[in-house]
Amino acid sequence: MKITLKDVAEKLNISVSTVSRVVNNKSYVKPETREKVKKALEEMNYSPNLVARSLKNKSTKTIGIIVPDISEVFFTYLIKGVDDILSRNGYTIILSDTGENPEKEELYLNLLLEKQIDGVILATVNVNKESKALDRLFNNNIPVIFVDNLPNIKRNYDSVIIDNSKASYMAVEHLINLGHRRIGIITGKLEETTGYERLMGYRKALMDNGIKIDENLIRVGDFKEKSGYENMRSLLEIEDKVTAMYVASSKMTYGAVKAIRDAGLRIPEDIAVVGFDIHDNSGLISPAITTILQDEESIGKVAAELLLKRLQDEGEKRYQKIVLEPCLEIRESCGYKNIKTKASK
Amino acid sequence: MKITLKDVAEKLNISVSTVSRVVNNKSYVKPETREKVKKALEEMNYSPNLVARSLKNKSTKTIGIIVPDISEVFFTYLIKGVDDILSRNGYTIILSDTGENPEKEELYLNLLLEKQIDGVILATVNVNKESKALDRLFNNNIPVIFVDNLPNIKRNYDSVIIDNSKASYMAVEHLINLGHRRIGIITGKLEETTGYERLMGYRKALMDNGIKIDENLIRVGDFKEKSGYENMRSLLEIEDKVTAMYVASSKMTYGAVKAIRDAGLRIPEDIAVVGFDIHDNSGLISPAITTILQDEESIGKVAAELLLKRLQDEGEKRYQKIVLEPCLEIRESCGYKNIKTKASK
DNA sequence: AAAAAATATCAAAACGTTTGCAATATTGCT
DNA sequence: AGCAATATTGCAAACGTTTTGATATTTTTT
Repeated sequence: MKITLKDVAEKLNISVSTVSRVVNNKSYVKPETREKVKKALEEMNYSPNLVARSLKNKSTKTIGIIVPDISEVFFTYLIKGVDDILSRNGYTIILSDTGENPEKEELYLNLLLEKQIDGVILATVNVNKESKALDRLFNNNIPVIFVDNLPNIKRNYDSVIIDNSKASYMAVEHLINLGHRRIGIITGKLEETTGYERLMGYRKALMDNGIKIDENLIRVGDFKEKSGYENMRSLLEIEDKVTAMYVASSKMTYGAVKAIRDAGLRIPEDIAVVGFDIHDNSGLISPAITTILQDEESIGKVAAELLLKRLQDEGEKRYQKIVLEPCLEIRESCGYKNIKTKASK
Repeated sequence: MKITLKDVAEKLNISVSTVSRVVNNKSYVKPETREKVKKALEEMNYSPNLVARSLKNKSTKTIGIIVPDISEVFFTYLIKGVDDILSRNGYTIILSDTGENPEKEELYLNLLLEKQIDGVILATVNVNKESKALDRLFNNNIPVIFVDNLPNIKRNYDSVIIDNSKASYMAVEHLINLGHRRIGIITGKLEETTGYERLMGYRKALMDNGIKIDENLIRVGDFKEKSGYENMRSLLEIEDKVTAMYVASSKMTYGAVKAIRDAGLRIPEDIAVVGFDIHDNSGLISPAITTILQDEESIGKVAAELLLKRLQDEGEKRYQKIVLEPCLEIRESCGYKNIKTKASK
């Protein structure tokens, strides 16, 4: 059976509070009793009941992390970063996978609240709808850190993202520098900040370089591979063909590359490609795809650190939006090789 | 502030227990009071404190899952499967990443115990050392389900794995059927069942087919890419070279493929390759690597279901070892194309 | 109309901690 | 020795639930 403070207290014929105090290294307790108790604790194999402690302390030392799909590399690295920081600070993480379902997200937020988590890191899929669950969290003063995607809500909030506009800017500028003028883009849903901002960066890069924007070269996908394939295929039907593509998500990039190949065109000779979030852990994709990278693990770490800060000084009410730098990793799909540039601050 | 049962009880001038009963739909309560209470609950925005409930009920409806590295595809899919089953059964999962560190694993097991989790799904890295933490879990009757890797301990336990020996057998037999006789293997650490069993299957396949085993063609790596590369390179130095390779982990496969390419050899023309766990979500690796696949998500689901079963009838003391079938997916790296076979029961 | 049975409610204990306050023990000082 | 200061311990309340046993109310049966 499970040993409790009471058990060891009785065994030693002392009070529970004293035992508790040695467990927590708190307050005064005579050195010899402390030793005696420690020994008994050890012998009886005492292990504290953290749920009881949580009830008393009103802190579970647990945070919730909600992601749309844990099997996406982006989120696994993100979680890795979060876990790294939080676990070393004595926190435990509860993981929830919403399967990109806003109702599930709502459900889990409520569940986490009921579980009395101390905070939440949230990669939301619920960008527009106002969320009752979210309101509840805010009302209960549970810090929430948004990552990846920003919701469209009235109140202020903390968030950690990358500069999506700049990411696109870097990608497109790279293509321009290589001499391309007809550059197409496949971005993601415009309701999501990621999709929208990435398109904005594309526009800006072209404008800044005096290239007229051809709306016909702009396609909006849904981040999935299929939409990458199909949008690319339709782009290839334009007579005045693109010479370069910027595709704003990994899966869409895979789709686009396949469409290009299926059309019998070569990369980079016929069309140069810059992708997004292409982590090729096999290192076997050829040509290696030049890509915008975000340091997902850092995003996770920074989010975790921000959360920790919020947990420390509850008073702080100024919300932060932390924007990390993306990075353009030049690989082979634009005709260059082995040059790696990184955005500077 | 947080609303408690007491708050709504006082508001309605009734007892806490009645309110509790309507919250839990338990026992008798007069229809009209029930309605009255429900309304108040709703209005006051009551949300139960699950930690208090857990303390009373001695069940947290939470399970822990411990993996060596959450950023490995294998584990992300595994977790996905576990999460799917458990979340739909009202359980919440606490995720811990040990970073392949046995001490951390020990630490987390203890932490989970203290957090009063109801059960654990464990992909251990601690195959040999006897674990005090593990003993504690067993002593406290917390069900533990092992996945992927089996520990070398005295007591019986539940586990869900694939038939690693059969996996190798299928891989090697495939190569033999294609006419290969000099087939090399790079397996993983032999202390781990995965490494050991996979080697055994290789041996058996050769023996069953009357091919003499050349110990010189057997290499033992550590599952990492580098060991794949180096072992492959050393294999290529043998004068009577292999015509086919079987590499028993994804990363080692990537390494081996690179070594083969770096040596100026072609796949599959010069050397055929069967890999392991090669999930190419880009679909862009060429030639696509023929591979043994395990259905990680199913492993997760089956493990979760087994755990649920254990949680239901605590009495059950017969431990189970559930062995799932691997599958050989024939892609391009052995010279065949688009033929897919699946192991039958 | 009284007794028995069923229904509805409540008070209090319990889950395993932590902690403020009070009580007691020890020490140092004069 | 006497007192104040300090160190050590214990008691009891609290955290928010669930649940048992008791009591109160209503309904049914005779």
